[in-house]
Amino acid sequence: MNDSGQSAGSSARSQRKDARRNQQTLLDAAAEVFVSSGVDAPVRDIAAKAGVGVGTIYRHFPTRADLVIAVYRHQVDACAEAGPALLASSPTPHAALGRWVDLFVDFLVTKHGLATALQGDSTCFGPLHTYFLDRLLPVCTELLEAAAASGEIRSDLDAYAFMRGIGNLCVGADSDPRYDARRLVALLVAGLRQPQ
Amino acid sequence: MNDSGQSAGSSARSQRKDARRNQQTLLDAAAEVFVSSGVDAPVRDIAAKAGVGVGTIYRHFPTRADLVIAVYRHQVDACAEAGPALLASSPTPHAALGRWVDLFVDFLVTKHGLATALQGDSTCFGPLHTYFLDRLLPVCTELLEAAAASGEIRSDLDAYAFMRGIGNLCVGADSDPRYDARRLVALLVAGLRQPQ
DNA sequence: GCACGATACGGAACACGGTTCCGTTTTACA
DNA sequence: TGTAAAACGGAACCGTGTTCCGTATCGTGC
Repeated sequence: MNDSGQSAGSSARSQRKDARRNQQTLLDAAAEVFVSSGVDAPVRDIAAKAGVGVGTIYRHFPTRADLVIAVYRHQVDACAEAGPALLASSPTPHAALGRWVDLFVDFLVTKHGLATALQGDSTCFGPLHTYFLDRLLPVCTELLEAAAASGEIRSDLDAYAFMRGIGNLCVGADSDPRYDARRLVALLVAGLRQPQ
Repeated sequence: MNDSGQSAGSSARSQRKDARRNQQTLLDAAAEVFVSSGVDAPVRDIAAKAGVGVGTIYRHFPTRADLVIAVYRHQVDACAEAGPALLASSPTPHAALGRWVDLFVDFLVTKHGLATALQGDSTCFGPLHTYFLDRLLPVCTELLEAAAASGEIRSDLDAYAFMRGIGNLCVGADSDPRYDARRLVALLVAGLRQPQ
């Protein structure tokens, strides 16, 4: 359940040694390139960095999005797992929600272009969108419902819409010093508070 | 000041008749295609619809973004002009702000893909971003300042960040029935209210 | 009415992105 | 060591925005 990050294809066993090595090389190269050039760096650049042909990338990761998912899987998982933990350790559900949102926003803002990719026209990054949703939506729902149950926030907001809103607010947060996504998300969360 | 929508190049005078005719044809075709296929429709489709070559598009509109600007210029202007009017006719500055934001959001959500284009990686749609900002930022600033002066909202939010936030929230609002941008923007504006 | 220069046109060609395909190389097993 | 399966590399393909240049059209001076 925590295999070191292949997104598709058979698990570690049943792969040739060189294939496994290349997969890891690719993940490392992709991570580096994503940091230096952003998540939307050309596939060819990643292949070059890893010293392999583009074909090799596509054999391991059927699509760009799958590569991105594989690179960030651990962090997404960490974010998902932080939800229940925060709920247990925070004074109120609303506090837990706030902290969890901070975690998520920090994650998105830190990776250049990730937020943008996350809602890119379904054509290319659809799988990415889907993965984030699968993993994080249940957690977010739980947090929202807990905060709603405790009467701290209004209960009429879809977790899906909420998450998309947060993701959207993070778009372009890097590469624009005048735009502080964290602040706007905080405002959004503030707007969620029950009138009384 | 209200010339029917050429974005660049000399004004109506000093153009050849066929050039002027083609420009109008292009604006009409683009408007149609934007409605049916979204703002990110291929340039070639627009050229085909207008019955001209792509070269003709680029002679009239140096870049895709300029064409988009030309098509929506009137509506952006209308939105800009509505600001002061609303401020004058609304019971409070905050009410005016709310109505103006509604106007802006409706505009963005209505045009498929406009919001996405608006914050697309500066490479391609930079001019579009710039035009919207030039035109609307002053208006938005005025509204925010008025509402802040009347003590209805906090005064520490940059109008630029606010506008970008709204624009971002509108990304993908079409093409996803589960995502209601208007609602999230309303939440954001609610979060702007002064604690007391 | 006609010729000719300026203006505008069309669309092939280019740059650049993701993705596919297939001949070649490497691996693993007998 | 021989061989079949697995994996590799990168040229080729498709769909974008944009540029370029030979050709057609306009409009003006005669």
